[in-house]
Amino acid sequence: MDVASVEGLDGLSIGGLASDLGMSKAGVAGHFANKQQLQLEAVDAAVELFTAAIAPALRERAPGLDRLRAGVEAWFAYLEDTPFPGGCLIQAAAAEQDGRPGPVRDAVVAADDRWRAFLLRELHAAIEAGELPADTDAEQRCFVLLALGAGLNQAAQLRADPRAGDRARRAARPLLDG
Amino acid sequence: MDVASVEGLDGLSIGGLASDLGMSKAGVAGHFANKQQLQLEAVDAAVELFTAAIAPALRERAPGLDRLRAGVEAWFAYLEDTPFPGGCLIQAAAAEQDGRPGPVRDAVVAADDRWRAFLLRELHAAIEAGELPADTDAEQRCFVLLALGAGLNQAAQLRADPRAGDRARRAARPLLDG
DNA sequence: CAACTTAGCGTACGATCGTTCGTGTGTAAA
DNA sequence: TTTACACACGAACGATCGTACGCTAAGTTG
Repeated sequence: MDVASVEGLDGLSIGGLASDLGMSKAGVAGHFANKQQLQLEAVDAAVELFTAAIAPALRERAPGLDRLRAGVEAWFAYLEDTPFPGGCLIQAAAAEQDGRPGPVRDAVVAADDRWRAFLLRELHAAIEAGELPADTDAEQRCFVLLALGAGLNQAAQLRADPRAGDRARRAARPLLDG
Repeated sequence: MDVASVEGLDGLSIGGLASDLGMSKAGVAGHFANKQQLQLEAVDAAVELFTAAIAPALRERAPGLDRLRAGVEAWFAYLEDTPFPGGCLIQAAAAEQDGRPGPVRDAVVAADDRWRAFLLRELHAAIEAGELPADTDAEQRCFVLLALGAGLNQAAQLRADPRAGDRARRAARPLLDG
């Protein structure tokens, strides 16, 4: 995951991993059916790590705005300070794999969809609970939240902007209120 | 640029280009000092093409909100319907090259900075002209506009969402008014 | 006409790529 | 004690990578 976050899923190479790990090329390759499987497992592992980073913040939060706020805050904090040297692997893989068909792209899209579905679900729950006006455009709010995440990731990775997290939070605040 | 927009700047290969063009590998390689120069020229060409796509919309627009609105609209239209099969090359290269040092990354960052500088300049001009309140946080508005661009690009490329352009425009509207 | 530049070609090099064998070496189950 | 299995190894394969060299044909400039 560390390598893939910097070099991309295509930049992953069996030989490179082997020398990083002090192993032989065959020793590394034996753990995966083929390179594509390695890429898929890297995506899966990154999704699992992201989920584990977010889940605690959601625990015991009621569906709706409260849960949404907690999720977005944990998400932004994750993007601001990722566990990988090259930033959020899902974001990087999404930008890399868009445009190319195949199972790897599908896995990345599925991962992205899961998070999008969470945002939408909580927005609708907030509407249903009366926390947001009944005519709120949930998809519009979801789009902007996803955009703020992408923008935060770009500002943090490309520009190393330390204020990016707060800017994203400030912009998101009116979207998380009634 | 077509290849790089899909495969990334690292996915560019002399041999691949050669067979695409029906030329020999040496015939293609002779036009560039080395591969890095090829990558840099691809970035330069993409910047030039983007500039050419935006410039007409800015012509004869007064600095300030009017010029800013025209620039953002042209920008979103460009992201919505890019001249490359893999989406905006600068956006793709930015996501690919963040995290890796070197001249290619520097060129991508410089290209991104140029656009960011345009947005900031027009925002400040709008403040100076009294079109925006004097206490407007130009950098905050700039951050959100850049985020909407990134989000639009992601939605268009990864999700092929036909409504992404309108969603970005709708979200940007309050940022382009007084 | 002669000198020079340009563009493209074929060929070759060392390196790295993903993948596939056969082999040895442990550890765990029968 | 024997069998089975997981793990890592070295070696080799065909392919592709970037780069370099020498050559030819066409065009430009003096």
